[in-house]
Amino acid sequence: MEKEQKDDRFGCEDELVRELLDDESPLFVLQQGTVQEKSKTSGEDSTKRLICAGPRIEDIENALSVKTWNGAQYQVQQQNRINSIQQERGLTKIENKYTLKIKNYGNCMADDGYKWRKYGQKWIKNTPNPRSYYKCRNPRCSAKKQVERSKDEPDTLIITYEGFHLHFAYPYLPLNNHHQPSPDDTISPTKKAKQGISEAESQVPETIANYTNIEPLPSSIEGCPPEMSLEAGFSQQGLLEDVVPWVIRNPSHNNNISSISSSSSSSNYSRSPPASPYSLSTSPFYDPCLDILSINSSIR
DNA sequence: CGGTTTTGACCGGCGC
DNA sequence: GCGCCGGTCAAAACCG
Repeated sequence: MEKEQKDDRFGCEDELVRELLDDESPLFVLQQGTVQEKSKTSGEDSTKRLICAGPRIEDIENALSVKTWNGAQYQVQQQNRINSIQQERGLTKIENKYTLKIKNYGNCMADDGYKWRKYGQKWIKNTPNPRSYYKCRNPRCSAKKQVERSKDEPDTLIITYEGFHLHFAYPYLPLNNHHQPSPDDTISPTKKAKQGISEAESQVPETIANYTNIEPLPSSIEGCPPEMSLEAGFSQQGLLEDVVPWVIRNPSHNNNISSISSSSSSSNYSRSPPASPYSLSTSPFYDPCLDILSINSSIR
């Protein structure tokens, strides 16, 4: 608890953060705890704080189930996208952790705009390579990942994801359950932001249906040969955005990621949903592959 | 100079 | 109870 208190990144005033801090958000569980906030306000709610519980994995999995919109309501079909991806991509789930094994095709990296902060690296016993630990920089996102090189196949990276990108999850959660899509709704500024998200959601069914046809977006992976980008794109960043078709996140092929990912703002994690997932190989950001590669090469 | 990474210390869980 | 091990912290180093 005290450690979290140090985490006063909540003070960020970024628009997204405000949204994320929206008490009305159905995506978060509000809890109260004791926090000796730097007593700005005399008493009052200064002892309250928000604790991000985030969406539950099952919620997201449900949300990721294939849905079709028949004009009146969503019909959830049996097929689960995660399951499919698991089969197709070797994604495995163990106790709420997803492990993805991916072939490393050189140094080509993709940065989907999600920002990871490396917070540790350990040499794991009996493994020749170190394991790197990353956290999502979104202050209310609990997503973490571990990246290490396979002991058996040096070509293969093993990425374990724990937790989800809540901001990514936005469009996939049933925000509209109590608010059927109706374009002419008048909404508050706060909700407006959410509507943008809802728009993304409205595209989910279609894109989900096409998920097997996922192809890398050439515009977003420049510098990477396509076959390479797919792998890299799939593997390097947060789980869900790996799992989900980029199209969802890039409905109008807007290429404004570079502005997002290269922004030097202190809160430049991606938006919800990310406008465009991959900002390319040249990204100066976290690159677990390179990370490990460089480590390896420097050591061996 | 601010933000990010590195890296050794620290801590808690677990098995012996 | 103790030691090992993996995960996290946090100060220092590094970098643009």
